[in-house]
Amino acid sequence: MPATMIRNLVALQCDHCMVRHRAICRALGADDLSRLNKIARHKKYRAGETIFFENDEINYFGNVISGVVKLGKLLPDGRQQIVGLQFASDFLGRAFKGSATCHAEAATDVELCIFPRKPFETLLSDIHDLEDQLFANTLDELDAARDWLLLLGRQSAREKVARFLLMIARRIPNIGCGADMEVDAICFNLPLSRADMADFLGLTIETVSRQITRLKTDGLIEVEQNRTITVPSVSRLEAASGQ
Amino acid sequence: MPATMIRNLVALQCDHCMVRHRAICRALGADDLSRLNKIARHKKYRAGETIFFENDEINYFGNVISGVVKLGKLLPDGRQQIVGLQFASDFLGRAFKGSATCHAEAATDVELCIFPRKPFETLLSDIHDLEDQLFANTLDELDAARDWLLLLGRQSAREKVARFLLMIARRIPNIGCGADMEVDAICFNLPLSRADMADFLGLTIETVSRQITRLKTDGLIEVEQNRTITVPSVSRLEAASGQ
DNA sequence: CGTTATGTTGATAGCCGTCAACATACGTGG
DNA sequence: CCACGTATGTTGACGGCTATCAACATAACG
Repeated sequence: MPATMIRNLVALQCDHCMVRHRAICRALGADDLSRLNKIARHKKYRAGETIFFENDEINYFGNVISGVVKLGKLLPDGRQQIVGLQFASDFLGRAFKGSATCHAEAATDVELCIFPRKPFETLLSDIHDLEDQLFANTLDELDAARDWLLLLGRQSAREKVARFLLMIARRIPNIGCGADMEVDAICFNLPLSRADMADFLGLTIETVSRQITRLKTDGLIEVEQNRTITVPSVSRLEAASGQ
Repeated sequence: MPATMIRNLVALQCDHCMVRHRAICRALGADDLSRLNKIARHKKYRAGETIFFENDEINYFGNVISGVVKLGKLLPDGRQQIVGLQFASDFLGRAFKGSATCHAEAATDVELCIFPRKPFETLLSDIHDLEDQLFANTLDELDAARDWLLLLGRQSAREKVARFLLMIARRIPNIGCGADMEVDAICFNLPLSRADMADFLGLTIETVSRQITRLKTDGLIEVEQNRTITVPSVSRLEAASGQ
């Protein structure tokens, strides 16, 4: 088979990828994409499965194809804080370091596109645009972490929950809610349990639950079956989020 | 003057720099260092001066030569959170983005070594090691931010203050405290006011003050003139810091 | 020496955590 | 299909930690 045919075939595989134009692969031309594709394979995790532990030696990088991954940290006495959420097209892994600085767990069923460390690092040093892309990604993650510092340090439980819902709404596929919705409305399925939300927001399960019912009684959200959230007016919820 | 003489002169200047072997410049050989030096100049700020505001267009990168810089974020109603502290040898600036994602203020008198954006970005794309260094730096900042998420979300006021003091002790030049000190002891000058500590720890001034007096009465620290801290036993303070 | 900034201490209140009971959803095996 | 046990979520009563408000002490500064 001639090289161009192989290349087309590979390109086709990645063309079908849901996150092709949002993940780091978007930095790559057809040839480089083919090189990346050769070392990639898919891996699935069920909701609740651990992907890696803190201080684990990590020999893989990966893109999230679907689902949500929780990144967390633990105190010696068991207190936990989720320090990052990775959605479809987000990158998983840490360059320049063989071990994980936090643990990762599948919040929902998750599909990853993973690359072994060594060959991926070769690609990184060969393809300057790829490293740029990853660097830019890391800066965005840093910005997001700092936004969350402001949230954890200075906002109330109600504001925390409101901002969390808005963040999820931006990152999760919107689902239809009937033709009578206002333009400012949005509807989605929560990918996290109340316990995960609590660990992300620095609150307890009970407080998260209470704030959700309060937002509900205030008419800022509607809730079906615990996990389906409708926000009739995004701007009103934003006003309640303190920023 | 022959080129080699100029190069030696420039190398000499950087050789005298206090942070030469810790800042990003450590990635550079003599020739590249000379290129960086040509675009560098020093700039001083007095304690309390603003270096830049959030959303400002930033046309400079820089290294901290001496002093401490606070990076902060504001809510519309004025609540503030410090999201990062930059010490000697730390890098200031954000690649791939012309505007600041937080504001910066001199916590103490500060001396910066600054580089105009355009020529620095040229160096970045020319010198691969320099970009690697900056990337590695950013990953470390992300790790630090995530550590702080755990602190803000899940630790008590006492633990927060203890961990803050330990972090400062690691990053600030240790000062002598007499020959009778235990090996586990350390002594330093606090670079931040109680108000800054509060904004960094997500607490109020009063709570910070109370926790300091509590650590003092518990014998975990000694305080002179508000800003000079002696930690007789680092390991005991670590035990109080919850990790 | 007065004025302002910085820090400490006390009294009180409120938000959120803790403990407990209950409700609902989910999954498995009879 | 139902019974049962487990996981998840809600609600209530109560307490503690930290914020708020206030007064005072000390340091910094012109």
